[in-house]
Amino acid sequence: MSQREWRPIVTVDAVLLTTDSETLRVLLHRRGSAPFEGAWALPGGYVRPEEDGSTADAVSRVLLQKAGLSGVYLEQLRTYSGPDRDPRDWSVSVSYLGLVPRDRLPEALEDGVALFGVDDLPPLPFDHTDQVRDAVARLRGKGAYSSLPAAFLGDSFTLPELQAAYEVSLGEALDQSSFRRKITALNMIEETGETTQCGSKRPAKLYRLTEPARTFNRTLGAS
Amino acid sequence: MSQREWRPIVTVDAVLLTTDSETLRVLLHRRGSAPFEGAWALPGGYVRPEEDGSTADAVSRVLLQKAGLSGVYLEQLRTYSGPDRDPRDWSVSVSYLGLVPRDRLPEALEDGVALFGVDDLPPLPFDHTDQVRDAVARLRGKGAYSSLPAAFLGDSFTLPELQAAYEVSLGEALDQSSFRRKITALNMIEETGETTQCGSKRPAKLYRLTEPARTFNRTLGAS
DNA sequence: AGAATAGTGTCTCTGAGACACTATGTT
DNA sequence: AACATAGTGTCTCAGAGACACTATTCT
Repeated sequence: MSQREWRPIVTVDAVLLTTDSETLRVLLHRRGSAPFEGAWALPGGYVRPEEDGSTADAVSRVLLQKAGLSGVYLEQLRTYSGPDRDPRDWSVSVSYLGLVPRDRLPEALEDGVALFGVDDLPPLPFDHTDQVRDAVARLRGKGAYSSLPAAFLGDSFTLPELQAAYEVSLGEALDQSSFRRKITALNMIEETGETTQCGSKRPAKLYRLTEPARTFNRTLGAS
Repeated sequence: MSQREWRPIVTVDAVLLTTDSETLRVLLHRRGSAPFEGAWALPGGYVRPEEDGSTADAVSRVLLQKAGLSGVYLEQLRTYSGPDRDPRDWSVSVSYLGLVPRDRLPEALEDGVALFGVDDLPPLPFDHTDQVRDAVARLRGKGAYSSLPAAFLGDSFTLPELQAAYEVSLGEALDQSSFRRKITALNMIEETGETTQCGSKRPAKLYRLTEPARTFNRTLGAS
């Protein structure tokens, strides 16, 4: 039971999701080095013990380096492992689910970075296709009983925007009246006092979350 | 972005829960080697790339070696990491939640292996106290909308037994009538055709799960 | 005025909790 | 017969879906 010489590779990957309020999209980048150089893949990289305080730190660092992002909502998804998932060696990859508002990403993404619809992915290396599938499943499942989908929005948002975020997350349309009843009953949001006064039509009240992220008991939508 | 020389330690840990139909109990063992030799801790150990096909394989191997168990229900909980959680080196530990019927464990546990109530733990090394807390939280949460608690029972069981498993898992009493309505409405179980004919009192029908493990939509209990 | 979007009122139905009741075995 | 455990019937109430309605801005 002594320490083994042969330690696995340890990496992190990020399934960073965003939405155009129609479809779920995932951020991919073109790999700049072997293995799979030039292929589209999830942003990821080695855990660096000398500079990372945790795998969460590692994934934040990777997102900053590869997509120029910081302050993104991140939660650990699960860990993938095995002798064959990475051609270099037996490896472990800790996967994170990230949610980010579309407008937090640059309008024109850098070269080698792009958004793909989660149902319209190119072939991905490693087990990245599984990771995207699992991330979407987590969002679909947890979205129904938490404020997770609000992470697709900025600090303040209208109720129609919040509903759209839930609809994309859950993959189904929600009734407007039921949605508002539910959200207000949960005390999940509070008015900022301001309203939209954008282009046209009736202005909407702006809200913010009362707590950064929450889980509740009863469901919201779900078949 | 080249491969680093310094790779973290990779281990697995198992939070193996069982129940005496009153309280949740977790299996601990006395560590036989450094660090923390002699302390009570979760069963765990190094991932061995030369023999394990995945971290799931590693945790199965560890449970077999340290507690003589096989065929246990296991699901990945989450991964813990950092420079300080293990005094030997920067480390990653993939934690698994296991559920096992009490009678699958030997009546008298081996020396150095014992069950502790999850609310009555000795001080544990590493982040094992966190792992137990997170495992119990997972069971409490997921128990309400899945057949997870049935993993505390054998292949066939009575409805009162199933209800007790749910009550221990959720940490609250459930109404008998509502419980049965719910379970039957979900088509989660089917009659085996047999009944208990044990010591005394009215015999109960025996059931088995229609599917090994399931998740459903509506809740069951939960405040 | 009409279009478009924001927001509300109300009916119905399902499902969960409470709890009293019946059923079937043992001693 | 008494008791203990297994299992059922029924009332009520809260919450979700459906959907028609009102409100406020713009052109």
